[in-house]
Amino acid sequence: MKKGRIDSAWGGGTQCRDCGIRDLVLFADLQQNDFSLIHLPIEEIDIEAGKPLYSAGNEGDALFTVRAGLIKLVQYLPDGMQRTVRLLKHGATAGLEVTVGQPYEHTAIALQPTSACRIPRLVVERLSRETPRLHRQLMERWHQALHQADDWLTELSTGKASQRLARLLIHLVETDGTVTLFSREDLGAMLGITTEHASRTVAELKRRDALFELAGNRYRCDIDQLECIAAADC
Amino acid sequence: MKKGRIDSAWGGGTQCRDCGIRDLVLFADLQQNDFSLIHLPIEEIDIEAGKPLYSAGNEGDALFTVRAGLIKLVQYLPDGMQRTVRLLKHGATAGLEVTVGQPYEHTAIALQPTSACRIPRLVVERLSRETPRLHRQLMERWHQALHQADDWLTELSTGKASQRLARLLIHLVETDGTVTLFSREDLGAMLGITTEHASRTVAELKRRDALFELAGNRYRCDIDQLECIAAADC
DNA sequence: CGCATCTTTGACCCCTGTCAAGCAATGTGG
DNA sequence: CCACATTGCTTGACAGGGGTCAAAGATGCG
Repeated sequence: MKKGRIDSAWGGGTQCRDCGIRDLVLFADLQQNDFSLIHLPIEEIDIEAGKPLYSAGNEGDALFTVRAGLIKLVQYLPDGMQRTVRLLKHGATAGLEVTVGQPYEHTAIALQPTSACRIPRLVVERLSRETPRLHRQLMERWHQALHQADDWLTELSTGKASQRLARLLIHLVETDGTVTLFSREDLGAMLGITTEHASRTVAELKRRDALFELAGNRYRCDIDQLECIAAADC
Repeated sequence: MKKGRIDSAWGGGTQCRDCGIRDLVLFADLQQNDFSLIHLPIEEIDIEAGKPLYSAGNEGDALFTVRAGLIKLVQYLPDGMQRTVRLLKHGATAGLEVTVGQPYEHTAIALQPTSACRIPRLVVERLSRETPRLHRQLMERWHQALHQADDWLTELSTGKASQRLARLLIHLVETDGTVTLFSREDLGAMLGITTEHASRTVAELKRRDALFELAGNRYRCDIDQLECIAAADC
């Protein structure tokens, strides 16, 4: 799991200071000497697609920054149903709840090969005590998560299936106009519909030429068309 | 709007220190001398049912603690549809987003006659700078809100209408086994269904004897029955 | 009392869930 | 290399939930 540069973590968070995406992450605002407060190793871990990063209910002794890839946060209902409540892209923070002493509230599973930094809870607690610069970022992260949760509800849980799918796709398109889709089961769990209906809805968008299949689960998409469908204007 | 004790706010947050529900609120952990850092008035305001506490998009220069009553947080969709994303009861905090410099992200509307404390953003910022005791509570509040948002999605946006309504009712029952319901339009916006269907679903629960009408919009409810419906076991 | 608003109800049809079967892709073992 | 099991995706048929539109009660307020 551990990458080659892992040992340098011991040297006062050196690898964090030189992080390639530092301006995106929790430690964005830390200054030179703040890093010396990091007294526990911050590991860089790789998760293969389908594997969990952590599981709901477990005692959390670390939070995570997603460096690359994609993580889904899944919540299980009493009746065994499951629902995906959020997706985390690079720069996002997973497991914030451990900073308030809670066990993990979701199961975090990689949808793509993903790399993340594992930040021990004690590191955040110490930084939080000693430097005010982390506070702002922590609040910022909570805010991000909450905002995303609210959006998820209004955009991906409201309207008919084709609208929801179109909105999800709009969130997922890369700059080159393509998307990598997930299994139909995952799509269903995100949009609050059945696997079968997810399949049908994807087929419908293909038929409407809003989606064009490139390879297995890679699609080129017509964003104007998608936006039109998302708004139910057509 | 202002209550009689409002003037005492100037005296270093006296009325906050003596707050009747202080153990529930944002300032729960503050100590004796922290209150002297409150240099701006914290007003106690009353909102009548149906009136807004604040509106989405507005520059936020204060956040709020709900003292009594009930607030809905509403989000508007591009197409004019609206969706209620959360309910705030006594002790809850509204408008946390202003602490990270954002405008209000929802429109907050009273569902019942509500009283709240208006806490200027600057007060929170100063306390946040000077005393660490507020941090924990702020994080706690973010966490509460996020947790509620996730639950809202899985419980009130998943399954059939009767299940969702049953789950909502379970959240709303008072200790005496009664509920005060909202307009059918509000119910619809919370459960993600139409006004008409909300009406039908309430009628269905009455027919099933899970709900018994006491007065206009007050009901006695059979919790066992509701839990059974929520789980779709019957 | 009369107008406005909210709730309820009915009729009708579309959307989505359900159950089942067919297909494709992949992998396993003989 | 091929039969065969496995897994995930797709399709069809059908039923039921929920949306839509319209009209008829309630309820409340001026």
